[in-house]
This record gives sequence, structure tokens and C-alpha cells, in this order.
Amino acid sequence: MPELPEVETVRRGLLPMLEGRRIWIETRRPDLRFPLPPDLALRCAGRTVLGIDRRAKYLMIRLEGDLVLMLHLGMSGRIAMVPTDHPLGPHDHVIIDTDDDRRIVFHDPRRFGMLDLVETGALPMHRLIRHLGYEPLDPAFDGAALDRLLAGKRCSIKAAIMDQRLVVGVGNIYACEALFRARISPKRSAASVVGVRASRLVPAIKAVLSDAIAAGGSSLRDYVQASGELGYFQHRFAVYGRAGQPCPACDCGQPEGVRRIIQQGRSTFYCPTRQR
DNA sequence: AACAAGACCTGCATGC
DNA sequence: TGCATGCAGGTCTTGT
Repeated sequence: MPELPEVETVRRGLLPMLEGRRIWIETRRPDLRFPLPPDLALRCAGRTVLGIDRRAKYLMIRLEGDLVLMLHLGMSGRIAMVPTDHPLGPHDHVIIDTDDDRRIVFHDPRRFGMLDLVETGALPMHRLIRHLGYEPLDPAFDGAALDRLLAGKRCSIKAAIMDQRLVVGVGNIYACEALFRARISPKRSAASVVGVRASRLVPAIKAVLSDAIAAGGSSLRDYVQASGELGYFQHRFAVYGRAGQPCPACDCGQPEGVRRIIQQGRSTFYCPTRQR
């Protein structure tokens, strides 16, 4: 269920367990979104983890020897720390064991997730990385950048901010939440978001993502202790999943409340009164 | 060139 | 209970 905040929270949870540790990988199923590199386990065996970065929704586990283990959680991917004698299930596809006897499990029922091993120098040109747009929390992603990205775009503003070639990390939930916060209708054409609307959107995107990361970070320690899972947390959304409920920010006076529509085959939630 | 639709998978909630 | 349907937080590929 990961968008950028969940992936970032996984990164922060994983880092203290893996940084500086030697790791051994076991692949229990070769076919995730695409086939795993066949020699993945062998090439990683016993290498030390130097650090973990994030680019878009990809985790980049940096290994000694100029290798990077790329991990994407897809729709249903989860990372958990489990005891080494914990029984493994049918969807526990990849196991990472450390030299201090910890075990990390990558669990992904739908198998839209992926894992790849690339040389550090080749990473920027990796086919899945090459076309990615701005990091939304990077200061370089500002109003002027958004203006350039949206100019001439005829798709909806929601489709635009979910387009990973423009800005990364914003998935279906946080697209809805950011547009709500910026009071912009998700149906509006991207190119029509200019002026005062555009000036609200960049801060809104940064704020919803930052708030969610903060919420994940604050719950992470307890959550790890409870279940072993890293990076999943209860988070309250203003509009996502709240069709029919009253708009939390205005008194619309309409009985319908938060409206649900379909855009690009995905559910969109918004307040038609507040968002224009 | 830009956009929408289809594809990939499984699990879950709902309704008959 | 069984079965069909629709839905789910992603994104690459295909088709118009």
C-alpha cells in the first residue's frame, strides 16, 4: 500500500537493522513484477550494507562493491522483521538475513513489487529510474517548476501530479489529499492550474507527504515491536475513502458530502464545493 | 507526441 | 455455503 511516505517510513525502519551489517539473501520465488536477477543471492552474499536511499517509491540498498539492490513494493508489498524460526508463508518471496541474526522478509501477495541488482554507475540510466521527475520534497520542486510541468498539459491535474515523469511519489491517496488541501478540483485540466491555484498546490503536496512521513515515523517504533512490520501505520485522510461523509473542512450544505468519481480507472475523492 | 486503456496478480468485502 | 462481482495504495506496455 505504499506511496512515498510509506516507502520513506520503511526506509527509516530498515536502515538501523541493515546499515553496517553483512547480509545474505534467499529468493523463494523468481517471478515478481519481472524475473529476479538469477544470480541475485550469489552476488549479494556476505556483502555489507553501506546505506539505504530512496528515489521515488524505490528503495536503494547500497552494498559494498558498488552494487545497489533496488526494491519496489508495488501495490501490496510489505517489509517485516521476523524471528529466524518464524514460519514463512506463500507470499514471503525474498528473505534477507543479517550477520547479527535478524531476518527481514519481503512479502507481496500481488507480486507487483520488484527487486533488481544494479551497478552503482548504471543506476541513473536504469530503465525504471531514468524518466523519473522531481522529488516532491526537494526544494527544486517549487512553483516555477510546477508551472513548467503543467504548461500545455491537457490531462487532468490529478493525472498530472500522479505522473511519475513529472513529480514522483504521489499516488492515488496523496493526489486526492493534496488537491483537497489546495482546494483544486481533480477534474480541472492540468494546464488551467496557474496563478493562485498553482501557488497552493506545491505546498499542499509537500505538506501532505511530510505530515504522513511524520505520522509514520512517530508510530514506527511501537509498530515494529508489535508486529515486525516496517512502515505501515494508521493515518487519517481528509477525503480519501470517505465518500458520502461530510467534507471535513467546509459546511457545504449538500447532503452528498465527499464525492467519489473514477479518473484513469482509479477512485478520486473530493469535495465539489471546496475544490474548484 | 500525448493520452487512455490494458496488462500484470491476489485477497478481501459484498451481494445473491 | 458457494459463487460472481467489484475493489485495492503501482506502473510498464500497448493501442488510438
